[in-house]
Amino acid sequence: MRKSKQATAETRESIVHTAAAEFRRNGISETGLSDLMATAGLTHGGFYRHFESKDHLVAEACEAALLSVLNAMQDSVEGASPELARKRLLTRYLTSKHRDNPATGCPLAALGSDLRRADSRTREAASAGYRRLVEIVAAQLDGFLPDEANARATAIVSAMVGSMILSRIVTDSKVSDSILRETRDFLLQHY
Amino acid sequence: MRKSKQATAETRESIVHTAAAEFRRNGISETGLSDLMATAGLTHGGFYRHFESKDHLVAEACEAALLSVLNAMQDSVEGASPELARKRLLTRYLTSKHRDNPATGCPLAALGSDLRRADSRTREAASAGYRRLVEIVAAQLDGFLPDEANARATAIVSAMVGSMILSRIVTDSKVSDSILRETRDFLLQHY
DNA sequence: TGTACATCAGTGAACGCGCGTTCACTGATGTAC
DNA sequence: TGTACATCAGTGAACGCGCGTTCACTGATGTAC
Repeated sequence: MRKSKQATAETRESIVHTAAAEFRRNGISETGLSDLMATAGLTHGGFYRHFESKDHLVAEACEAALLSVLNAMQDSVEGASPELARKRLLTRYLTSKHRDNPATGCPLAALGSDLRRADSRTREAASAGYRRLVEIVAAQLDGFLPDEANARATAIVSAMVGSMILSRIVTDSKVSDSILRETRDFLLQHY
Repeated sequence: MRKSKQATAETRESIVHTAAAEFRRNGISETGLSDLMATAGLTHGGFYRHFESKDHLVAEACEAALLSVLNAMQDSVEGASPELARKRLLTRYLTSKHRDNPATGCPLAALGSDLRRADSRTREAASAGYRRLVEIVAAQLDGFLPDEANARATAIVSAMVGSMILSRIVTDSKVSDSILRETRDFLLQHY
């Protein structure tokens, strides 16, 4: 049942995208390769034709997830005034829609504490993604020296990621909503 | 080998405290009961004399971890002026010492994304701990209406927890240090 | 362009392993008289 | 207070299960002539 080169590449990509979603949805160690491959419409045995190990897939899936989320953020501010861009970044990130859909949202928030324990390639990918996120946020600041903008952006990103994680932990939906709302309002004032 | 009531209670407490540390250090699903019991100086078979299931221990361990960290925070601001109290909260939480010792640090930061997927009793414990953390932070704000103080505290806690999680993910120690520093400086200005 | 053979994507069974959990057993503690 | 018995904390072997990984096999694709 050999597949054409193109079909093979498509299969590989589909595994990476499925993993990017499932890892964010259920956590990395909570997602089994069998389930993952089934979700991608395959049987588990074929996994090792595409990846050396689960860890290799984890790294690629994180890279892919970060890339798609960061590209979408960058696109959303493209051509907007700094003020509008800041507003857009905050109001798109800090929403209940984002909170309720970790599978397609920010991997730093979805996998936060898992990433600390991930292997080095995954952590490198996460680190690079984090730095790019700070850059995107910093680029919308005007009237600051580069270092100042970077410092401010660092704190803003911390609050964005932190509030998303906390809003997902909390059991009371009103409290959860208020975490996003208050953090957004606070950052809108001080961004 | 029956133990006295007091010895039994001490064993139970030692399991909870060991779990509180190991879960924060390694993650919940990454910590096996066998290893855990061995760390507590016991064999795994005795576990079910003390707990109905791993999930029950998880909930108790989270409660214990939150209690000890929140009590320490409250103690640290006891009797201090609001300004000094704010400074103390931020400078104690946002340190490399805290970052490098997740086993004894804030469970919300250590277990962040794990908690979202934990069972309901654990999430309730985490939620209660979160609310208490916000209260502690809000209590140091003067010159604000209660709702305003709560809103501000919400955003500040998001930034505190978020920066701790991010500082632990990032591979470059300079970047990691700067996350804590910039967030602390930003919050010192706007707390 | 057509034929013969090598390659390899995907299947599904099987591997060893560690997990959470159960259990028969031991012997010190707690209890009833 | 002393004795006889029931309780139960802790041990260590065993349970079924799902994990990541391996492998023999199939048959369509790619390649060499």
